[in-house]
Amino acid sequence: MNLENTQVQMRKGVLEFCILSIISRGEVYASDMLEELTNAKIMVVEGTLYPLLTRLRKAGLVDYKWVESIAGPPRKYYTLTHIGREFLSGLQGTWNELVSSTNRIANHQ
Amino acid sequence: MNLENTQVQMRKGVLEFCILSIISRGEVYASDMLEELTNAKIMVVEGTLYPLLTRLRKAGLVDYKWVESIAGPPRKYYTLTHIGREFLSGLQGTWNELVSSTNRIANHQ
DNA sequence: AAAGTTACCTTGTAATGCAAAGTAGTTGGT
DNA sequence: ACCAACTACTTTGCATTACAAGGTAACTTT
Repeated sequence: MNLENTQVQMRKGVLEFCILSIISRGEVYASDMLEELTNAKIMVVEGTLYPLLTRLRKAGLVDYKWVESIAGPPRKYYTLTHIGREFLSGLQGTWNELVSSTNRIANHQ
Repeated sequence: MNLENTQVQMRKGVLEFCILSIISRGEVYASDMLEELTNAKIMVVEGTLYPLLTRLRKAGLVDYKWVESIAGPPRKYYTLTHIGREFLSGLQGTWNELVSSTNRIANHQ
């Protein structure tokens, strides 16, 4: 049990929230998301992201369309569905509560 | 994939941090922790807490001693070890960074 | 046409949260 | 003295899922 493993653990729970947030701002494909998450120091790898996107699609929270690229293979561009938008709104609340609860415990004297 | 499951997911990552924080404030036993976490709206059940405490002990982050109860069976009272204290301090940093990274993504316009 | 790049997908493993059932010490009513 | 209720800790089995590693395919460059 080292610090790095626990850091990974902590990030797990909010990944879904971050990805839905990114998709909510406009059409993106997987590499866009990877870049933004990496910039925000929330590490994710392909092996995590692709299965998660598949789960989100199966749950009806996101949808995608194939788009030809100017250079390279075609890309899957994702968008939020109506359900996805409602779900994200609920997650925002959950996140805010979690932060407040955790800080209450961590800073309690 | 419902909201409740995702809420559970989110909490997972910070559980270790919360539990170490609680133990850092003084000797407590499992039911004390369950009560405090429940009050803070971070739901945990026995089946999660006990194995986690065992992992923390095996990792040398916490220690415990048996204490006879005035009423009921004896209790395991936990304390942080030196290593546990250092680990908690690192986790505090990880948590702060995660909150800031996530909010940056979630509130980015 | 061969090598490189970009993009998406899959498989196998390990970790772990949780429900549910189990063990054991203590108390209180009859 | 017994037995039900309570408290506390433990264990088992299942489902989920992050990740490393390897794979497929389209397109570009040399």
